[in-house]
Amino acid sequence: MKAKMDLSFDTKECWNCPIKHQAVCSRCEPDELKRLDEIKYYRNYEAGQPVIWAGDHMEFVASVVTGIASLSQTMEDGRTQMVGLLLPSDFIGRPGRDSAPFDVVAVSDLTICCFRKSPFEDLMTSTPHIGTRLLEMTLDELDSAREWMLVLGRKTAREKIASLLAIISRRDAALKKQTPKDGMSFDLPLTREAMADYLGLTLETVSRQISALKKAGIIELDGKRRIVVPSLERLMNETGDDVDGGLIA
Amino acid sequence: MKAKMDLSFDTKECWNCPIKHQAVCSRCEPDELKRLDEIKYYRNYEAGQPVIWAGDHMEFVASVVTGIASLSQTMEDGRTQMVGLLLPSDFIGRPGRDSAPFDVVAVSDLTICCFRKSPFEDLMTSTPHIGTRLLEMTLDELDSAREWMLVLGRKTAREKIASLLAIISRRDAALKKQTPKDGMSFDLPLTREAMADYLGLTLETVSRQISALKKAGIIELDGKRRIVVPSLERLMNETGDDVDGGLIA
DNA sequence: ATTCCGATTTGATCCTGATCAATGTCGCGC
DNA sequence: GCGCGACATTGATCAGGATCAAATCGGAAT
Repeated sequence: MKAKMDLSFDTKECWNCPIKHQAVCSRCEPDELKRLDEIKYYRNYEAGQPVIWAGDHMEFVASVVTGIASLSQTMEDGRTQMVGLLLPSDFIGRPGRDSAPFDVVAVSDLTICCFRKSPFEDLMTSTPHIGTRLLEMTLDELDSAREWMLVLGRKTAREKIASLLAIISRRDAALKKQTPKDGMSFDLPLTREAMADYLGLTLETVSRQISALKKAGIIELDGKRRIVVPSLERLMNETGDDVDGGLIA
Repeated sequence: MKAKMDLSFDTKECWNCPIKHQAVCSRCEPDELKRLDEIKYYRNYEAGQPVIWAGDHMEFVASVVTGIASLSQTMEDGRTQMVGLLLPSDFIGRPGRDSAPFDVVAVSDLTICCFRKSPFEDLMTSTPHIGTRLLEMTLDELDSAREWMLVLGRKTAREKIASLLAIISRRDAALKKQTPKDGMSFDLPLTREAMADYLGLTLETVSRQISALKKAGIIELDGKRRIVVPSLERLMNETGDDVDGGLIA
C-alpha cells in the first residue's frame, strides 16, 4: 500500500485549479464554468491502478489535474503498446462515444476532474467554447501521435530513447516555466518497462541504450530515475531529428 | 506525362458532391453550404505530385474528393514514415495553424475541394456545424492513428502486411457499400515502397511477406496490384488482432 | 518487335534488437 | 541485520528484418 494521496491544490474549486489555463474548460466564461462546476467531481488513483479498461462503458469524460496516466493497447499474447502519455490538462474520453478504445492506467499518483458524460455533451452543444478548445486540443494530440509514428516506425533504439528523453526534458522545463538549458535535470516518470512499451522496445534494450548514452556522456544518471543532461544539443543530435530549426535567442 | 484527369463527378456543385455525406461540410444547412460554396475551389493533382511540403505556408484547408493522398514525414537521411492515408472525405490542414506539419503527396490522381483558410476560419466561428463535424472527424483520426501505433511498434512484418490488407479490404468494401466477404478482391492503391513507408518496413520485406502470404494461400495475386482474399477469417488471423469481436449476423 | 525503365521479386549476408538467463541494487518489513 | 521483492543491469545467443546485389516482369515509347 502506498502513502495517502496528497493533492497539490488546496481546494477543489475552478478558480484555484492548476490546469485552468490549459484544460478543456480554459476558454469558458464564468457562467459556463459555473455550469461545468455543477457536474464535475474528482477521482484519485494510486500509481499503477487502472482508470479504464478498453471496451468499458464510460460514464464520464475527464481532465488530468495532477499526475500522469498512460493510454495503451494490449494484444492477446501480451504485447503492449503505449499510444499516449496523458499529462496534466490532457483530456480523457470522447463525447459521442460510449466505450473506451484504449486502456487508461495511472502511471504516477493521479487526480482527474470528471464530468458526467451526458451533461457534458449537452453543455458542449450549448456552449461553443468547450468544443472549440477540445478541437484545438485534439488537433494537437493528432499531430503528436503522428510525430510519434515516425519514432516507432523508423528510429533506432538509441534514437528512440534520446527522443523520449528530449520530449520529457522539454515538457519538464515547460512545467517549471523555464527554457530547457544545458545541465538541467529531471525525474523519469516511467519505469524501464513503461518506457519500452512507449517506444516499442523490450525493457532490456531500453536499459542497454540508457547505459550506452551514459557511457557516451550524453546523459548522467543520479540514481535510477533522475537524468542530468550536460548538453541539450548533444542529446538532440542523438534523436535523429533535424536540429537546424532555430536557436533559442 | 500522364493521361488527363477525369473527374468522377460531372459538375462541381455541392448537391452533386460524392463526399457530401461524410466530409467536414456534411452537417451544414443549405445556407451554410451556400457560404462555403462561395469560398471553395477545386485542385487536381496527378499521382506522385506533391500537394504540400512540411513547413509550407498553407493558404487553404481542403477535403479529399476523389483519389488518395499520403501524409508523411522524412528525416534528413531519407528515412520516411507515412503517418496517414487520406481517402475521399478526409480533411487536409487545420484551422488556426499556418504551416503544414507533414508532407502531403497525391498517391493516385487526386481532386481536392479547397477553402481559403481565413474565410473558412470565420465560417467556423459563426456556424457551429462545421466545427462539430471537424471535431468528430479529428477524434476518429486520432483513434486510427493510435491504433496504427500498435501496428508500427509491436507487430511483426507479416502481421503488418496482413493488417494493411485487412484495412484496405474493409475500406474498399465500405466504398462499394457492401460487407466484406470471402472471395472479395481489390486493387492495392500503393506501390511496394509506399506500403513499406506506411508499415515501417523496407520494400524488400514487403515484397517477401506478400509472397509468403500468397504461398500460404492467405491471399492470391492477380497481376502485381490486385489482391484476392479467399477467406477473410484466415486473413484476420494473420493480423495478430483479436478476432472474437462479434460475428456479422 | 525491341528497347528501356520503373516496379517487383528473389537471393545472400549482416546486424540490430529480441530472447533467455543470471546478477545486482535498493527500499522495506520483520 | 537479514531476507524479500520490485526494478534494473549485464551477458550470451538467436532471429527477424535490413542491406546489398542481381534477376525478372510489364508497360510505354520508339
